[in-house]
Amino acid sequence: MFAKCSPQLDWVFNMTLLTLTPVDVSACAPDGLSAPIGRPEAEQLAILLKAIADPTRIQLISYINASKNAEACVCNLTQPLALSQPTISHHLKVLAEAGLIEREKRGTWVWYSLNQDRWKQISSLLEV
Amino acid sequence: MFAKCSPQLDWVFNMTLLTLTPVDVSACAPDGLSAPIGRPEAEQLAILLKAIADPTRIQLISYINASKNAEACVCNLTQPLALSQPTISHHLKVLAEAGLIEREKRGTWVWYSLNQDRWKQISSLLEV
DNA sequence: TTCTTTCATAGATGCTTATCTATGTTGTAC
DNA sequence: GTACAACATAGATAAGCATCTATGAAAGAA
Repeated sequence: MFAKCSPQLDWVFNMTLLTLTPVDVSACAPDGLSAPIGRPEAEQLAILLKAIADPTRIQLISYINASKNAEACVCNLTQPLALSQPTISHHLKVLAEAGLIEREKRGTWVWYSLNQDRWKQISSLLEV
Repeated sequence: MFAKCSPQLDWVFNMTLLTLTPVDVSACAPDGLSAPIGRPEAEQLAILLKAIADPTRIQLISYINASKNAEACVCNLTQPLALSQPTISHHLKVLAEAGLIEREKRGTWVWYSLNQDRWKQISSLLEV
């Protein structure tokens, strides 16, 4: 997980992908202790995970990915989730600011799609 | 991600690991649409992710894993995180209730360690 | 132009949660 | 037995957040 001394290149690599400061490997104690994550890195990671850790946003992601061409506009998401349009827009904004979905305006509609690369980063980030 | 029709056995498998109801694959539309995740499943997944999506808990996990034998007692975690003992206990309880860490009382001390299997589940759950 | 539709933003509200102090519980030593 | 140490629990408080209604901005149609 987060910080491992022996096979810990994964951690540094993952942090780099998320543009976080790499763990200081030199801080590893000689008796096998590894370097724990610092507060700024933990806060950045928490912001990212908080964006996903909401049932409505999880459903939004699922609905977008389940839609044709893996994209959906706000009007397509309001009805199945039974929430107001501003609430849906709010959640989509949170996901977009975390880099998890992408926004593209085509005429009157705004289409949202998943950022696959970002998801791969998160998946690898949580690997043990 | 969450629900894919074609190679979607992964999702059902992951959901099963987390003891969530499998996605109803028969609901997949014939034109390529896949079945989006339902509200109960999304809420269960959100509860799990919320347990991780906190900077203090991320640091706790990191510190536990970085400790000798990958275990730590509360008294070892209070000082480096600069938080009160009840606050640390509170966060450890949240992590334990989510199945992310395990608790073992040995004498006066209580030792916490990571549940590696649980972490593997989460990692595979977020795979694209 | 004016009207309609789609989406975003502003502000308010109620619920959740992270933190603290104070206290209780359990185990060890004397 | 008492005293002390480690940890959990209870209750209070303040900050955060998910949701709503109301409104604004932008694009297309008539």
